[in-house]
Amino acid sequence: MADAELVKAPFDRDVQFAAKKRAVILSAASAFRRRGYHNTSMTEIGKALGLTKAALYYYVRNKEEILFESHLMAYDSMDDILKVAQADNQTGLDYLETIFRQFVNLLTQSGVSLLTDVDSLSGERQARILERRNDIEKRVTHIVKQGQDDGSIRAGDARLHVFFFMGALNWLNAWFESEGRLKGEDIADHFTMQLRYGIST
Amino acid sequence: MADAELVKAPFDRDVQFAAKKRAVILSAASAFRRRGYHNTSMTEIGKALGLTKAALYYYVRNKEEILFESHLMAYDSMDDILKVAQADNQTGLDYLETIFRQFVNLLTQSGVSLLTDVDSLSGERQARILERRNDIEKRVTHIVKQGQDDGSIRAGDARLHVFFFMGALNWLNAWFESEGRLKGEDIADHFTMQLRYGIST
DNA sequence: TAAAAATTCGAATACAAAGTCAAATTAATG
DNA sequence: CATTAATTTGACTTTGTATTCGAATTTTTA
Repeated sequence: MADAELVKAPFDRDVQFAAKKRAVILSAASAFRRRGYHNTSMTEIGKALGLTKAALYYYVRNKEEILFESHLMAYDSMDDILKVAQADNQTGLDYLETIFRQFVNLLTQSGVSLLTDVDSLSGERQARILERRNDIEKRVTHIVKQGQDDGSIRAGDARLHVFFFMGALNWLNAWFESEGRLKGEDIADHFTMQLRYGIST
Repeated sequence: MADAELVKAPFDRDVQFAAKKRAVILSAASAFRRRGYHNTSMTEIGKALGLTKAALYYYVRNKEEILFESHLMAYDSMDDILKVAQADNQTGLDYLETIFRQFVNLLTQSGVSLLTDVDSLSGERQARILERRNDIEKRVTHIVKQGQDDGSIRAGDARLHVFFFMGALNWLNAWFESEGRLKGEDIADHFTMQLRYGIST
């Protein structure tokens, strides 16, 4: 039954629509990441997909919705990563390292963009995004605290620990170009090690 | 003689003008840092100083010039910090720690803002800013390499080392609010330690 | 293959914010 | 004081870009 659904998918109107809408968001998000939200016009977003500006409005209510969905997409991915449970005998540090490595891989390999422009969202949407970001921060901070309890992570303000390496993550997103000489895996190796040494006991 | 100049300063037209222009840049830079360049209107920049939008144009050619000068101001400060020479017997790691601590203090205490929006600058100016940023990055990387040579800093791609903690620095700039519960000195202490442990041998 | 639905487009509109300018105001000078 | 220079302003123009919309085109369905 599920197979039949999958085969039908390419002919399913809703599936098609959703896939195209997703492509719009992903492509735009990448442009936002590289050039910034306000430096990317709807015309350019369209052109990147072989569409005209007006056609975008068939998939999306307005430009701000694209930004909003871009943020959501990144946070959904991060939530997925955080879903992987900690192994029974795993220290907080080891667990954190696993998570962080996957965060790095997400940004260097998957095409998902982690944006920082929250101020261009207005009211309701801005609040929703800040909530999501806050939630992720809290969960990562919790892992750090746990690592401090089990003795694998150095003492100190857990939130500051998190800000430090999350800052590195956000910065990575801003300068990383997949065409560059640095391979994503190498960056993940390096960053993970720097994270570990930076906070381990 | 120099004293006389200093006493005269408040009556010197050019000095007054320069001081006011600097105030415009600093105030605007702070707003850019918090809300973003495109989310800050000339009207708002003026209002923060008790001026009308039009008055700003007496001090500044256009909005982009404000952004440009904001960048310059931060890089000038960082250059000043990098001017302090390494002590004779000081390891690369210790030297780097000194520099980094002052970078943190600059961003948390001095009111100088380190902006990231380079894409809103056009042509010539964008190139000039990227050059400055590149230069600073190179000099910091050089310190790291030196630390690797004298055995105080762990081996590995020096540029990646730098990106990691410079990322943390940039991120700090984005979320730090001087009214918050965290004192600048505490952050400097924590960040400096995390830097040290993260890259020392 | 005709009718209906989905998708795309060209051209027009809307609007926020940058930038201009002549005139008014304020401060310095002889 | 009166004159000149520096500073600020209100009202206006310009510009860039998001958004809308009726019509054209393409794709699906019967």
